[in-house]
Amino acid sequence: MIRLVIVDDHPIVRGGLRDTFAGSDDIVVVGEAADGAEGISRATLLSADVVLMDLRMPGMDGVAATAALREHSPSARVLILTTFDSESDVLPAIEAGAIGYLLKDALPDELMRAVRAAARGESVLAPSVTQQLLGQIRKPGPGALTDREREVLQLVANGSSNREVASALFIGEASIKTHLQHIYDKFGVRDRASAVAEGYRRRLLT
Amino acid sequence: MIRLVIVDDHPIVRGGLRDTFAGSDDIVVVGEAADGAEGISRATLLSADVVLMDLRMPGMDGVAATAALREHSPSARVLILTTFDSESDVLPAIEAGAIGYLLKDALPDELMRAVRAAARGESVLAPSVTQQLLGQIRKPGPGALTDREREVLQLVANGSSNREVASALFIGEASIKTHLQHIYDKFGVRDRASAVAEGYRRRLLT
DNA sequence: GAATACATCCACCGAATGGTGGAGCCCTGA
DNA sequence: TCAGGGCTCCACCATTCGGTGGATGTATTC
Repeated sequence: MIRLVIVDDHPIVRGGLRDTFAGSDDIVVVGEAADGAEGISRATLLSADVVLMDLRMPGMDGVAATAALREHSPSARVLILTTFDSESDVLPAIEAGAIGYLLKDALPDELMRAVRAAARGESVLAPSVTQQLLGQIRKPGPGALTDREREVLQLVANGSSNREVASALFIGEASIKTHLQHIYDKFGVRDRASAVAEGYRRRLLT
Repeated sequence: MIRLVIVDDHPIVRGGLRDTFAGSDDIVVVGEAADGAEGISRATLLSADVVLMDLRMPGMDGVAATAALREHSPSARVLILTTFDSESDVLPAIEAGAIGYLLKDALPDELMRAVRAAARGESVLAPSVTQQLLGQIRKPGPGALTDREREVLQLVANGSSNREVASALFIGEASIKTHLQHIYDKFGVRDRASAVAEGYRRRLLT
């Protein structure tokens, strides 16, 4: 019997998941939680085999909760279940120790198969997520910003001029211009405004 | 008996909702749909009293579907149920003819009360949504962009220079500069890049 | 050890942008 | 009818930005 804990802040989603697994004879929902911190304690106390974790939650989010859970209960497999499939969400989740990544438009059937696979220690990724990962690994160059570039872009989005970004990062203004040029090249844009826009579209900025 | 149709692209959410109303003796879920267009036909065919509508869906989105449904089946009350409570979502939905606006973190109990209220023709808004609406009505000035300004900002976010925005809108470059100045004033920023950023943060841009 | 990616820096130039202080027209609501 | 808001336009000027084509040092990888 696979012991499953559901962590999601929406009661309706929790209800739908509970319902989905109610018809299964090898999976039992032993607990639910509405945020990351609660999810960790539930999963630990109830010795969950698999944790279905939402990414966007108030308080501790899914990535942080996944990382913490990997420490507390290494035996619990974390399966991310989220609405968002954008590139910036997937990698941090996987890095934090999630074994799978599903989207909320998954059918109940897929969901059950994924939970069983996760319980066996196998990795399950939603097709669109897999594509993204492959795309990122195959060519880590085009499109992906370096940490420094992201940092610069975030400051630009916050209204800093090149000079202000430079002094904020303790480097020269010329370097900022270079970083921005690289960002423009990667994004295929020609100015900072659309670079910021692209940054938001790719969920790199907050 | 209140005839309810659920329109949401996530099977899990639909399941949760179905489950929620299964325990009710005065509400019956007569149909489900995964996108706006399907939702309209289902609601019309099944003569729904209330339609629970998600906003973000592939294909026809919730706002468009609500507007269309108000024409096809004026007797059906549309209740918006969404994850997002940001300012730009609420008003268009209400303007399109929705009678209520709930968030997905609503408890099953609130949900049922809301559906009953909607069936009676009463308006139900989630508390945080109400606050926003009041805030918007009380001072429509500070912070809210005019249609033209939004249009300009979107083009800027897409990489257009002032001149390009001007020719795209068939007006002079000077007007674009004026619009941008107004946007900067409203947003409290000093350049187009952070104006775009703020536009994304306020969910005014796509 | 060589190649690569990354971060840092330089100079020069034209073009775009932002700041300021106007102005007129149209529509809506008081 | 008048006030206010929204949209359009103008001129001038300093600043900033983007484009180009480099350069160096370091860490990592092959």
